[in-house]
Amino acid sequence: MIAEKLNEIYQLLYDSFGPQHWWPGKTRFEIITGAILTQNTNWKNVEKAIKNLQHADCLTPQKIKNLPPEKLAELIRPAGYYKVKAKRLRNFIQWLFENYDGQLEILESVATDRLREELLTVKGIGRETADSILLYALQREVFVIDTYTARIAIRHHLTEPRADYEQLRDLFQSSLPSDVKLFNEYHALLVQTGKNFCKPKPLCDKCPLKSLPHTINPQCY
DNA sequence: GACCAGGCACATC
DNA sequence: GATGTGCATGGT
Repeated sequence: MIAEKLNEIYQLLYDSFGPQHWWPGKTRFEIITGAILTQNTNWKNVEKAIKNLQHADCLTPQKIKNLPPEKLAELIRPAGYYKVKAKRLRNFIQWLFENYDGQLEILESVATDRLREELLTVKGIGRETADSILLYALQREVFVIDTYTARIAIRHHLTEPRADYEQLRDLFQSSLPSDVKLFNEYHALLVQTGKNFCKPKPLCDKCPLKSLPHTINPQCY
């Protein structure tokens, strides 16, 4: 069954890589900022941008709100797509102030499903970013699907090759115990695996999952 | 120089 | 609903 397969994969990855200590951000807002900045972007570049914000003492919703848009764009420049991302950050801040008085603490009292829907109304926050915020910043029991996760799930025949985001999320959420810590670690391990072995060109010879039966679905991208 | 990175919105068919 | 395109820096 899928649940057993998911368990087996988790054990292999955890034994191989150990705990990943995600998300590498100190505050809730830093994690949210990172989630937006890392869209299709190497995390190293995101770190530079976050460091810039820290050095400018701008890593709070209020401070970013007060920042001139061009100044914000300049600070996050190393993260790439810096003009769109500055806009996306400002969209999130605007939503936060309009609905929650700019206070992330208030989000704690909002039900997960409703919060997810609300986050998805913010221009620039799509499903993965919303779910990353929910899981890593707000400790909600939501499984994050990213490119690597989809690739690995398909390559290992956990789902049909054309499965969309919600199908993949449902696969993990309904087959695993609903546990924030587990969802956190599992997704981080899948990203780690993807970075090393599951590029568009697979590098399976050293992958911890190579021993699994039925690996490499030829229909995968 | 080519390719890739922890996506998303928008246009078009 | 599926598919294509712009957005951009920085590492390998």
